[in-house]
Amino acid sequence: MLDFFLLMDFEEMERKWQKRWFDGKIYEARREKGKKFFIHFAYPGISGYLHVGHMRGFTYADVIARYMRMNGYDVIFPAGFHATGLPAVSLAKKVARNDEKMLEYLRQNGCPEEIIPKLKDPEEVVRYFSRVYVEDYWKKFGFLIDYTRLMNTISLGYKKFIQWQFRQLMKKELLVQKPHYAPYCPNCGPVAVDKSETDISEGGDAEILEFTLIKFRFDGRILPAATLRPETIFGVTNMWVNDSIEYVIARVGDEEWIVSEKAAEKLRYQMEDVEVVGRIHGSEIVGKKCVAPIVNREVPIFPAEFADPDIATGIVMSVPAHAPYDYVALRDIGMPVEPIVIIDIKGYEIPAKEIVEKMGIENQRDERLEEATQIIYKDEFHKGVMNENCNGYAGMSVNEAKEEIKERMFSEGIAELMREFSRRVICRCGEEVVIKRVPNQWFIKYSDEDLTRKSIEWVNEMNIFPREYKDELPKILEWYGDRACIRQGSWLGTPFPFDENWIIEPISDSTLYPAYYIIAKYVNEGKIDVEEMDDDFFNYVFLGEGAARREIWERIKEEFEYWYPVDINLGGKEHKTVHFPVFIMNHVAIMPRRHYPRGIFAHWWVTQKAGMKISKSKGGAEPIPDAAKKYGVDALRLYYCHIGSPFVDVEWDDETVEQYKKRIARTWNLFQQLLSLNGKKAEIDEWLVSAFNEKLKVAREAMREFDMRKASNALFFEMHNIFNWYMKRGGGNEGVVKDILHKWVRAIAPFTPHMAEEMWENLGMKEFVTLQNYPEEEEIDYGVLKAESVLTKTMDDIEEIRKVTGIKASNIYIYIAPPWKWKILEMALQLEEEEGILNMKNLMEKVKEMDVNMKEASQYAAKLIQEMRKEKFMVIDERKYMENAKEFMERELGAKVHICGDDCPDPANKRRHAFPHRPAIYME
RNA sequence: GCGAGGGUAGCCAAGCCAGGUCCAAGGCGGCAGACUCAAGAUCUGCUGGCGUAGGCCAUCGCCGGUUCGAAUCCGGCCCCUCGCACCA
Repeated sequence: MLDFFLLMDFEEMERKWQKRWFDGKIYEARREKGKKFFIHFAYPGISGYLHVGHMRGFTYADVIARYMRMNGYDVIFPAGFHATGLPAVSLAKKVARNDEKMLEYLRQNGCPEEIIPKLKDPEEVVRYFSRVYVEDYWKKFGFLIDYTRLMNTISLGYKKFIQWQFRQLMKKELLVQKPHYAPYCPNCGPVAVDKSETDISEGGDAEILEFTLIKFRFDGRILPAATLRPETIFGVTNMWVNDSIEYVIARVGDEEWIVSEKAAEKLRYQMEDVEVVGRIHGSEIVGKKCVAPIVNREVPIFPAEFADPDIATGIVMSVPAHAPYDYVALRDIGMPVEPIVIIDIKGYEIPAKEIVEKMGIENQRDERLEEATQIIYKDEFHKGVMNENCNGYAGMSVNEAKEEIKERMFSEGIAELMREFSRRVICRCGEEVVIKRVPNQWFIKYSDEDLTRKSIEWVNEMNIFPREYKDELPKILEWYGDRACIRQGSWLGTPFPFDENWIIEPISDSTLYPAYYIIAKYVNEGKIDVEEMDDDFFNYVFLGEGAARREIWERIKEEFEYWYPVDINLGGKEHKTVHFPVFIMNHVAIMPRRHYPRGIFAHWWVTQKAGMKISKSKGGAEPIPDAAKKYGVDALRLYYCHIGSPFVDVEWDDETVEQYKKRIARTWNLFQQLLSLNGKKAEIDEWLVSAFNEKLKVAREAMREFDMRKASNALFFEMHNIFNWYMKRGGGNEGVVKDILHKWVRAIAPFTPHMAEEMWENLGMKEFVTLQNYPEEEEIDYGVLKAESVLTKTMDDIEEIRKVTGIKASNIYIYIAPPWKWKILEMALQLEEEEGILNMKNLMEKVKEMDVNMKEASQYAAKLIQEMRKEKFMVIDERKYMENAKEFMERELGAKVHICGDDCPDPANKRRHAFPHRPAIYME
């Protein structure tokens, strides 16, 4: 075991300091300094236990909050819980039906047996996990979150707030109604189709495709051919109907359509007025003819097995020149018609034919047809041009023609739109999910031009990390369309104020919420009655409209004015295209300009290999409190800060985290070692002071952009080397070291606060280091830093020579550059600084005035000018510095060292090579 | 498709925006040594090639360009990853 773990029980240390911080309530946001900083993270959804990956972002927020607190800001760092929507409900449902996996999961994560039955109730789920997040995660990690402001999105006060927000949106005409097409289970109602498959048992990755149903005329009825490529109507040669199934005749408006039975079902959900009036077998249709619109061509109807009754209408038009399926199916029945080519594209004559032959596809059951279709579709869409067979569209690119033809067909009534999943989606109840038309769906009008423009302009004023995201955001805001903001079903959330049967969906109820943290404190403390929080209240507090009905309103408003706007909203990269844009837009839409958010910080994830989720086999899957126990909180905090840029995904790896645990131990040991020094003043002290301040400067500059990686690297890793070198050089000045430790401990406090507090106490300090001012760097003597680096470089060179030659030297001569070389350097530096130009001409003009060997001097000057382009030169007393370090060098090199001007022997004629910052060396 | 990010030595990973101090930080792994009965941990040194004087050569996905000078800037190409809306 490491000394550290024998001497220090870090778990005990964490508990000790956390208790003191929390007892001292130092986390509470107070208005004292006149300068404020508002940071929060995108609150987590209540979806169960979190894993070590989630702690990355939370840790960043705490480090930044602590850093800003030490830099003279009143910091408000609130947090809450996103309880709205499905996750909590879904968890409760699983518990209710005694889902084995769920029970197992709860037990493994340490859920007490007596709690489990209670979790059948979604509200209990919210209550329980809120507590877990606070007690087992945030407090365990020492986060100085303002715990007096905790809130969740299903509390009464919050709901009032959201209703106010929606009335504001309505007032500003940003709520609009229009038809919407959404996933729907005939048994369970609206469901969410997403990859986590909360509501569904299959098909979470399904996309909604938009098929164009082109109406072919057939015996006074309609054969609606479903296609994703309406532009290929010009190349239609025949129809495909499955002759082994029965179709239905459906009355649609005043038309009669022939579609598969299933299609009729689906269409009923998407269109008004659809009714099955008869049946017709596929074999009764096959062999007849129908008429294609647009081209007004009569085409035969052939049988095809791939005409799947489960996909769209079950009726397919055939474009054999451009659709591999069609080509192969025709070939299977002996090519009764010839393909018509309608798209010109480089590298192909008849695209479908060629790819099918190239891939050696044998018949219409070949699975590779899907791949062939993809290839042709992509190529044609991007590179294809409509040819002379396309009346009126010739010369147009395929992607343009597609849109125009589609629009024309819809407007002329010869086509309809049908939405269909790209794959089967099955509800938890076992029923197949369909797409249902919601005729009067409410949307938030994010497409609003004025709102979009103002939001984009505002982004320009914001501090956004990473920088790349700042450039990306305007494009996202531009792209962001209207969002369906309410839905029906059994989920948690706020009733829509204009129709209380609907619930506001989870993205839309989490946009202005940082503002509510200000109010949450007063609600939590019972200082305001939720009932009195009506529109007048919110208008007064947030918008400054109207008057306060009670004195407490004034206090709340005052506080809101002090803390708002948000300085940093921190969240994972998953928020880049959804949450952050609406966070900005809702503030712009509703709040006065001075309350628009000032900054966003988007961090990337902790993953397993290749972006996989954290898994048991690869580590990181243990409950967070177990990980905290295993590695120590400060080690984990340092790990998150230092493992990589915040803007790349990092792979969790037990062994790597273990290294950070060791790093904490080493840092602690080093501190103890430094603390025990009781030496006297020495030459190297000056170097230590400058080297320390230089790294401190690096850290402070990095933190200006919240670059925690760079800062922690300087403070923990580079600083470690500096202290080690100082001691190796014989340094041990108690006064200087103590002074520096006072600064260093403060500097590392935001990152590893528990260890820092312990160190601070060891230094004999009484107050919390957490509440101290962050140290500022003092003057840095670059000459000393340079001199020391010349020394180490010289020693490296000696080592190198020794290695190459194999000489075991007993005498080492170090020749410092002679005074005239330093004089010329001084002149060169002066020219550079005063005239901004340094070249042979102006330098030699000055050199001429000197009494030196002109040939030697000009050679030297030429080389000097060259070298000065690469390295920073300065005039320093190298000889004196080396003399002072002579004993050290002798000890290290195990040989007698002679520091020479022109006063020692020079048998190998090395002295002439001596250069500033690069003494000549001779060994014997 | 739309949008974004990335390819650096045996592996992980900094550096790139602000070109020179990059023969590329740090870590892991490997080798050697110290300590130890031993193992582990810890500490020290080495870890692209060549080299009997601090040097030379090679390397930052590939090709080209700009520059006195390119991992870094510009252009083209190849490959990988991620997000894309009712999911938080």
